[in-house]
Amino acid sequence: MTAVQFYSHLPRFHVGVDCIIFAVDNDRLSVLLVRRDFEPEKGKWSLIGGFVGEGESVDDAAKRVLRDLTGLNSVFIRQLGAFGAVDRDPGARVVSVAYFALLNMADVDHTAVENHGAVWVDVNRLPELGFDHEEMIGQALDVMRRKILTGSFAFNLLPELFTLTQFQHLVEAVTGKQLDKRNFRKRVTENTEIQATDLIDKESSKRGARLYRYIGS
Amino acid sequence: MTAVQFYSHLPRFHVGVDCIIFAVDNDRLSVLLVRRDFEPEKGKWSLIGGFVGEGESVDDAAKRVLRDLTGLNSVFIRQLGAFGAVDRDPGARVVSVAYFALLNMADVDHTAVENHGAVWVDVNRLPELGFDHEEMIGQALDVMRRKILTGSFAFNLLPELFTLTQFQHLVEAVTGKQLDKRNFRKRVTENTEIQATDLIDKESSKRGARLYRYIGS
DNA sequence: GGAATAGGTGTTAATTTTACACCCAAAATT
DNA sequence: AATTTTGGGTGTAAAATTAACACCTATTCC
Repeated sequence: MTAVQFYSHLPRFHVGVDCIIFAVDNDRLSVLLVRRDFEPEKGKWSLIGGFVGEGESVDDAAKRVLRDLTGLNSVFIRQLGAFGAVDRDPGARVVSVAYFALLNMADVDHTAVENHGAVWVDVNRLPELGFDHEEMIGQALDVMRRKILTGSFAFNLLPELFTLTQFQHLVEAVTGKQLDKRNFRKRVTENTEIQATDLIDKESSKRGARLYRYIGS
Repeated sequence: MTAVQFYSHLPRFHVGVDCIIFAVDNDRLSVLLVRRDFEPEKGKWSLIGGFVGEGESVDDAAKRVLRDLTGLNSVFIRQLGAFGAVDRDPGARVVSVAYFALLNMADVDHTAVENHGAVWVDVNRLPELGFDHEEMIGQALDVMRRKILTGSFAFNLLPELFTLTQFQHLVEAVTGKQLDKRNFRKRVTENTEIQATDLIDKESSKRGARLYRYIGS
């Protein structure tokens, strides 16, 4: 009794993946978008997507799409959920699984990104998007806003060594709320997973700012 | 240019839905399971599932499965995520989207449930499960534990009119933690979405307990 | 040497959360 | 009719967390 006969009468669908790729650009949270120069939704902006291959898990498909685009292999990636409206893709019936990925701008292969015609767009200045991609980004932002301060999301977006001001600006960019500097720094320095180094960053200010490192998981 | 040609070369997959159906049974959180008497995974316990139909959204497929099983039309249902490992179903490649549903035991059509061979199982006494269903239930329970007290999940599981003890026992069953009665009641009575009625439940105790109603969304 | 720039630092009040023990109303039992 | 049994109901104080708030510092650039 072969496997296929249990299900062979059932319909089949294309299964896609869409990646909401975040990075921080000049203290602003940006997402990677492409202008589509092919159908469907030609001319509109969209997330970076792809399709699940025959012998490939859905998670692996998302990782592959991400690697092809950024040249990066081990980035933080997390599933957002499945999007399965019948007419969500005007080209055909496609069930898509959305993922969001967090990466450090310094690691990005900008040539690969450009070759794909992708651009970084500030999340507060999103253009009109095709498909249900606005909904996807909205959901991803909700997750980010809830967890950027309490979880460890932020450290995937920050460089290996970061200043507390960089960190605070990131949290402010994501949540859209101003934080008190002293309360923020108190909180951070009480967190044993964030470690002061003896290095000083001289880029950001004349005085120089201490660099910190995240040592958690 | 018809739609199908954009994608026609791509592989297609069966798309399933699996429902983690919760209800409260004797102050315990239970989930509805079936013993599979057909392949694949015959003999093992599993969640209630189904397949997405040709012209049907994934969400609608989950609602249909739920309705067929319980006889209920408008229950609380929420997507948990997509499960897309290549070999998650030994019968064939199936990408499945898991949903969890919360319902009030009083509304359930027990005959329909029995006809499907489904049984209510205490979440703390789960049998061995087929596929990746243990993982699905685990994730659903995580969500429940995080939100049962702060969100409005609980009121989908409780009857229209409930006593504070019922509510407290539900929260305790879900989180596995004992709560202080006075602190719990203080919190509840400060919540303007929970309204005391002038009705008294005489079932639960000799003295009788005041019944409350949730008036939020 | 002075201005400009971002970095760094503590204390107090307000709010929220936790810990904790006894009496009450009705029904059932003797 | 008195007593027991059962879950229902109530308040206060300590502890912990969060929020508000302003000034000096080290370096560079002019």
